[in-house]
Amino acid sequence: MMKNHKETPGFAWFWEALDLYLERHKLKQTQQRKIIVDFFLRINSHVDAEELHRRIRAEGHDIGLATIYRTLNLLMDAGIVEERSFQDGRSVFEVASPDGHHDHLVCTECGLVIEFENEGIEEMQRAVAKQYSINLKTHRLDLFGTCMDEKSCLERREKKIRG
Amino acid sequence: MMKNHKETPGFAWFWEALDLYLERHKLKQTQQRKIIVDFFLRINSHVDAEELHRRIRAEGHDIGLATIYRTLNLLMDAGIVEERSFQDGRSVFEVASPDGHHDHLVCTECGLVIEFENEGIEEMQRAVAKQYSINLKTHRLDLFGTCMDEKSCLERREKKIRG
DNA sequence: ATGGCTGCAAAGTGTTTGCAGCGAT
DNA sequence: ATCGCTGCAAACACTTTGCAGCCAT
Repeated sequence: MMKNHKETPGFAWFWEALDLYLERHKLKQTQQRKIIVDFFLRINSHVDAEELHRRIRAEGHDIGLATIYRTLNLLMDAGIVEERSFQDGRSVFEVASPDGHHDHLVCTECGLVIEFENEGIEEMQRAVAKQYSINLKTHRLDLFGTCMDEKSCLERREKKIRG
Repeated sequence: MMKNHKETPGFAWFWEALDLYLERHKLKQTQQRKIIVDFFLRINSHVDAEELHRRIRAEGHDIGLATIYRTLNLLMDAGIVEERSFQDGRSVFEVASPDGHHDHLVCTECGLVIEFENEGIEEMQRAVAKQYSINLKTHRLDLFGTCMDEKSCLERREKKIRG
C-alpha cells in the first residue's frame, strides 16, 4: 500500500489524498508514482519536471521523463499539486496549499521562491476588477527581485550550478 | 523613408523611435518591417505572432512567420514593444508604454485585455518585498475573470472564432 | 558591391501522445 | 486475465536559426 511510506513526514494528508483519488478513479498505485511523489515532496519547493527527473535518475531510478509529466498532471487533476510559470517556457510545480491562494516572490539571481499572502493586496485587486466590470476569478502575482542577503543568494546559485 | 507612413495616427513617436534604433544599429528599413509594424500598431492590442502573421497574409502580403518573430524581437530590443504570457505557451505583444508599468485584467472567455495602474497595490508590493528581504525589481500581476457585460463578451468571442 | 534581410526549412524547446509490452489488481 | 501504466520515440506547438539569394544602402 502506498500508505506505508516512510518518507516525507508531515505530508500524510498528501499521500492520503492521492490514495483516495487513485481509488475513486480506479487508477493504480505503482512503484514509479511512489518514487516520484516521494522525491517531489522531499524537494518540497518549486521544481520543474526535468529537474525532478534528473534527481530521481541521479539516485539510480530508471523512470522516463514522460512518466514524470504524467504523474505531475495526475497530481494536478487530484488537486494536490499546482503548476506555475515564472520564467518563460518552463513550468514549475508546487504542493497545493489546502488553505487557499498565495503569491510569489522570486529571486532572479538564485531562483529562491518565497510564498506570501497579503489580504490587503487581494482586496485592492477585487476593487480594481469591480471598477472595470470584470467578475474576478483568479489572479497571478509574482514579484521579482534579488536577495538582500547576498551571501546565501550566492551559495544557492553555486549549489544550482554544481547540480 | 519610414517616416512617411500614412497609417497608425498617434504613433509617430513609435516610428521615430524605430527609425532612431535602426539608424544607430546600422540596420535597414525594409518593406516587411514597415508592413509588420503598421499592422501591429493598427491592431493595437495584445496579439500573438501567429495572429499577426495571419492578418498580414489575409491582406495579401507574403511575409514569413520567422520575419514576424524577428521583427517583434527587434522591436523589443528597441524597447518599444513588450512581451507578455497570459495563457501558457503563447506570447502576446504590446506597445511598451513609455510612462511606466501597468498590469492586466484578462477575460478568460473572450480574451479581452484591460490595462490598469494602481499605485496602492504597487506600494503594498514594495512593503511585502521589504518584509521578505528582497530588492524588488519588477513584478507581474494578472487578474483573470469574466466580463460583466456578457453581450459584448459573446460578440468578441464570436468574432474571434470567425477569424 | 557590401552586408543586412528574407523565406524556407530545419533545428530547438518543453510537453504530450501512440504503442507494444509490463505489472498491479 | 484484465486493463491501467511504463519507456521509448515520435508528435506537438511555439520560437529560433542556418542558408542561399535578395534588396536597401
